[in-house]
Amino acid sequence: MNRSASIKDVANHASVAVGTVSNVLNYPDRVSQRTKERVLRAIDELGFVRNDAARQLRAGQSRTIGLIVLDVGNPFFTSVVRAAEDAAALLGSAVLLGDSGHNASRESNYIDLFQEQRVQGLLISPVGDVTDRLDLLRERGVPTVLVDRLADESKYSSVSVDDDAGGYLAARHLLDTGRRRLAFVGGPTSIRQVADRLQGAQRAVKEEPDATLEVLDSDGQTVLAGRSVGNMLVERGDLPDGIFCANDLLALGVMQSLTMTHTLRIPEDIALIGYDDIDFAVSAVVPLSSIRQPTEALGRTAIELLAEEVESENPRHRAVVFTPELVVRQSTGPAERSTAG
Amino acid sequence: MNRSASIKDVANHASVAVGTVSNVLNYPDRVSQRTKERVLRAIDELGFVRNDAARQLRAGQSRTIGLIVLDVGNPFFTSVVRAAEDAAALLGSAVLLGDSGHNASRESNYIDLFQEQRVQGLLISPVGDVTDRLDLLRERGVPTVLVDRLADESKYSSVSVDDDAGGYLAARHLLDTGRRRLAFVGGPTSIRQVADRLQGAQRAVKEEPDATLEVLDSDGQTVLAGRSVGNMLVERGDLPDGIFCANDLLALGVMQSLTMTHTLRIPEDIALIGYDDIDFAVSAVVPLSSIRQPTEALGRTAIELLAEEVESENPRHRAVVFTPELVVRQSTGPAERSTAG
DNA sequence: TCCGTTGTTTGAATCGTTTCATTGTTACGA
DNA sequence: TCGTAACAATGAAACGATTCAAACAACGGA
Repeated sequence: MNRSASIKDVANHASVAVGTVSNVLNYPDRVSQRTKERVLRAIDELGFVRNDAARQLRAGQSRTIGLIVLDVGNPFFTSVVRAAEDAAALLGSAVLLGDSGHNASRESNYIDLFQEQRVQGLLISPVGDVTDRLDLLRERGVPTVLVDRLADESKYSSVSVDDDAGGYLAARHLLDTGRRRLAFVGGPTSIRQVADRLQGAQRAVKEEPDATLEVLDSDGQTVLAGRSVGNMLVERGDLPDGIFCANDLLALGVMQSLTMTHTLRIPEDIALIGYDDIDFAVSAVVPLSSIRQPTEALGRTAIELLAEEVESENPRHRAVVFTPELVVRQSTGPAERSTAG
Repeated sequence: MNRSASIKDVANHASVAVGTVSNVLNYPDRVSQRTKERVLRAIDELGFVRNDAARQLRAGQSRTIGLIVLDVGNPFFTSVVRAAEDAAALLGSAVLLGDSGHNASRESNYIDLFQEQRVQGLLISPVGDVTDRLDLLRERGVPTVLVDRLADESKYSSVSVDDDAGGYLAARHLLDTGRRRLAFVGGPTSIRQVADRLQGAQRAVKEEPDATLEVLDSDGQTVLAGRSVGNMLVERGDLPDGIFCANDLLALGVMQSLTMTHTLRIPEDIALIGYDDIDFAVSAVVPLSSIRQPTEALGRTAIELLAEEVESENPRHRAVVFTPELVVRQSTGPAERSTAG
């Protein structure tokens, strides 16, 4: 019982031709009831399982889609992956997941692997500048959709989120709840996402003549980085009344350092808003307001765009940009009357 | 340029036989320098990429391993996955990842898919009682290793972590730092992991005649559940001096509610220890002591056990049980002298 | 009885690799 | 010059499923 049963074995066991077995599997209507039953019984008795390699070889293409993300541990991508898997399942395709871990060579390995597997197409959240690799793929006829990155529409389709709009939303919300002396806490603005969010925030602040926005650089995008920014603020004294952090982890860190003083209150003295709406946001000491990215829509749309590219011959690419959503929680509740008034 | 180049195209283009091209790819030493160069140039010019389906078909087996986890969003599994991928890469295999999401039918779908793909073997963290499915796989010759579940050694290999030992470690640490009135906070003890951790804790407490252990049930395993347990404790007053939570999220919730009172201090008044050592543990308001599970070792060993099963004919299964590790941070620092003495 | 139609079943050809027995080539010693 | 290694290159067969033209069967109408 070493080699598993093939369609030929089934055919012999049921005393029919191999073509008939294939028809039972793929076009049951073409086969008479009697033989169908016989074949199905044989399949059952032999424990036959289709050999996907043989199917693919014949078909010339697999029923899988490659998806390469920057970090499976990141809830943002986890959510995108799940949505993509569900959407692909509806089309009868499975998703092969690769985690590049921000590493260009791992990314390259996965591209090779997926190409050898003859995936229908590729969804990728690229590490760096892989345009050369991707151009090659395009020549070879492997449709590609960029995820979480805006692409040159003449070359690729893409799905991304409007970070400028997200930044605007966050700052506008702080302004709308009466704050005027705002601060932006973000990692290095060399990160595109951070720069865009800041730009959006600045746009909102310009709308209010009496509002200001101070930019505070953080050393990374972690809770600890946020905490040291918060500590710095507490020590120096001159505090903003609204803080927008480029990511929830930073915001949680800032929250920790501010509340640890036991004299500052959130949101009465300082309002705080983050970005990403991670699971922890809701269970922070003070539930954190945040900007939620439509991850499900991203994943689903990426698959849909890919399906379009697979089907049509003439490649009309589309760059779909989603708008993030404001999630209001306690950390940006109304300011203290005495202070605000 | 629709169909991609095959080995035959390469052979024609380089004016050699197909077998020679194959040798260039698989046994470069068998081919003379001259022809090798010619073939490689042809490969490059045509943009030839091996067709994995054809390779597999010929080989009868794929170079992939199926891995089905309960939840890719869970850091525990994320880490196991990463370790498994790295270990598999060393053996020249790739890992196909499936996320069952605690859903038996998704799990079943993945088992089907992987079987069709003729994976070398399967690593699975089963949803429920899938022994029937797995027995079938075993009959079909698909080696299987259970992950994070102790298996009947006569049937399967498995890798798991000794939760009883983990519970003992945690409680023993609280006792060693002078605490005597302990509490265990855990989800329903119907979860095996929770029950085992509790049992280990009880074992440790029995070693100290003057120590007690109170069991507090929580409504789930989340930060919010932990917070309500904490609130309950604060309200009722009669407080333990050491708390062991069955998971870090619970512990963080308890920590929030205790510190919010602004009268209780961690660790001086109450020591707190969690389980899992998630990333957030280190960046909690008071860095959280925890029990770390050797996730990397789990993933790596699972692959190694699978490799053993793949290679040897006679299936001698092994159940490898790892011992978790105590990670001491500030939340279980020394108790207040006045209180402890 | 024969023909045409409809519905089933057949089996060879095909997909792209790898394998391996065979053939071809070269060089060297006898 | 011949024989024989040693080395290179060849190309048919095999893997297992799908496809499709062709063969076959059954039946009703002429």
